[in-house]
Amino acid sequence: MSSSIDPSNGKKRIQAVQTTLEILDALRAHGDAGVTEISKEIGVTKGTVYNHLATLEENDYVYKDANDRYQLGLRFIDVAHHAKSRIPILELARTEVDKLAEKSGEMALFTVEEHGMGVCLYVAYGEQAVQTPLYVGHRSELHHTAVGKAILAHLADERVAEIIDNRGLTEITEHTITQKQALLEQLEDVRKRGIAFNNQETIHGLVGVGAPIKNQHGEVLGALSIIGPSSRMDEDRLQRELPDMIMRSVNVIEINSTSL
Amino acid sequence: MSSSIDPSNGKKRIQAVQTTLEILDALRAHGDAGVTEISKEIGVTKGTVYNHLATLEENDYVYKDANDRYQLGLRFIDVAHHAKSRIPILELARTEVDKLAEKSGEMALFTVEEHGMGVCLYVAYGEQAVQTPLYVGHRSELHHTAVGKAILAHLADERVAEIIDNRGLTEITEHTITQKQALLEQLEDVRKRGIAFNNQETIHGLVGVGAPIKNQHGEVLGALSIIGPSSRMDEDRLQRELPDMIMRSVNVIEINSTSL
DNA sequence: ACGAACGTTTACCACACCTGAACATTTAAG
DNA sequence: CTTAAATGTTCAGGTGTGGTAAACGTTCGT
Repeated sequence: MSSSIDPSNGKKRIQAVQTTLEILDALRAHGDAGVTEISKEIGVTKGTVYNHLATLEENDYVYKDANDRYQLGLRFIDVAHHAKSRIPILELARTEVDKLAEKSGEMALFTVEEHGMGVCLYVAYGEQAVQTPLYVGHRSELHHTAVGKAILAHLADERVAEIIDNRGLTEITEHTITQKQALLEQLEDVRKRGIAFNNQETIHGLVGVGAPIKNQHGEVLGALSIIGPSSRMDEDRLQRELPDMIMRSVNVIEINSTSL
Repeated sequence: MSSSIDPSNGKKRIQAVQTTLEILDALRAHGDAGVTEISKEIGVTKGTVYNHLATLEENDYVYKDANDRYQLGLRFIDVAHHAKSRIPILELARTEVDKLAEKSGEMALFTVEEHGMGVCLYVAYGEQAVQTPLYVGHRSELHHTAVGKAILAHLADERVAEIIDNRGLTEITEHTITQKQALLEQLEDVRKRGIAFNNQETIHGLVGVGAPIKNQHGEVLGALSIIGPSSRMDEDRLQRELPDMIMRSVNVIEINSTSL
């Protein structure tokens, strides 16, 4: 049974590492967990899980608390910082997102793409911003967000096709676009207008406006977006006011980033 | 040679995981790196490094950029967020650190201990704050910082001994305390005063004032600190004004955290 | 156009990792 | 307090697997 049909469509990789990553994922999902718990969840023996956790703990990637429960180690915060520092426009984006949040009173954010997912790298809350499950580091599929569509619209066609094929078009709410053709048509609109919308496709009652940030070669570096409740978003605000604000911020970032 | 004398003083753990973690560490240190580069650095063959990186990349923990250079993946930011969310007093500490930075005009920070290291979880910059190599996620030994000594002073004696033995007392500047006895005496002072100082022990010309945050059982949850150039720190400010400010913030956090 | 460097792939074998089971230690119940 | 059930931890052993070494392909710089 070893090689008959490889279940994962990718190549076979190092199993021990795969297991460790699954354990970390289980810790992330549960907050904290015990050996037996994880062992059952990912289908390996207790002994194996124990050895992995011991290895990870010795390297400060997991932490065993007072109740002998395992948790993610704070070393991840260090690693995350170094991962973040690869994004040169992040500093610029921060100040602009702050401005957007303040001016609009809503929630504003900066997102980049990696491996076909959107990764939120900064969030700012305006005076009347709604609470969402968003956080710095949050990863989401691209097809159901404003930032996501802003990014997708400016990737190469084959990249877009590849991403859709790999990640699928999961239905999040009843408004989520789940048909490839419909999505591609929307992306065409986004290209024409330079602005992408999210009409309750992620969370019921929440709408978003987003625009891509590009470098001098036209490649997307990320996207900015403002998110708020549909009740506060009349036609003029959604179609003119907020897009204008975002486009101005995008311009600032694009101009200042040419020197980087 | 398998079992004669175990070179690492710990137990032998899963090698593949160890290798992967070393690769990640190399990526962290270099920002980006190639297969051959890493292979030389950690002393394994190119093929091995390649397989590890491929496994990590498939799981979004590393990212291969346009120039075929490997970098840390943004997924670490997601994991880091979940690791952070285990610290219940973080939110409270944030608002207090912000206040401290604003009032003092200097740099203020919140740090917790894990595995005998101090992990900086929040930094705020006052009007005239100096630039330091500190960042959220930064890990440092405890013996040469104000927060570190504040924490050490309120850990069990055997924990302190264990930490000193494991991590040593590395000399960072000429003012760093490198003698166990001298450190223990200082910790005694810290316990008496409730305040810890850093007199250019980390960076030449930089001093710090810190105090521990404890829960109702007297266990340390973390520490607050203000850091600034010694030129701006006269005797009164260092011994009275800043300690008072910090103690007030500590009180606020301790009181509000009893309900958690 | 050439060579040197790189990333990638392959084949093979020792041995490290998983499994299964026993042990130790804690928690819960009666 | 006794017992039982659950947990974390340790151990021995065989087998699948990850490491090595070397060849391949491709991308650089010159």
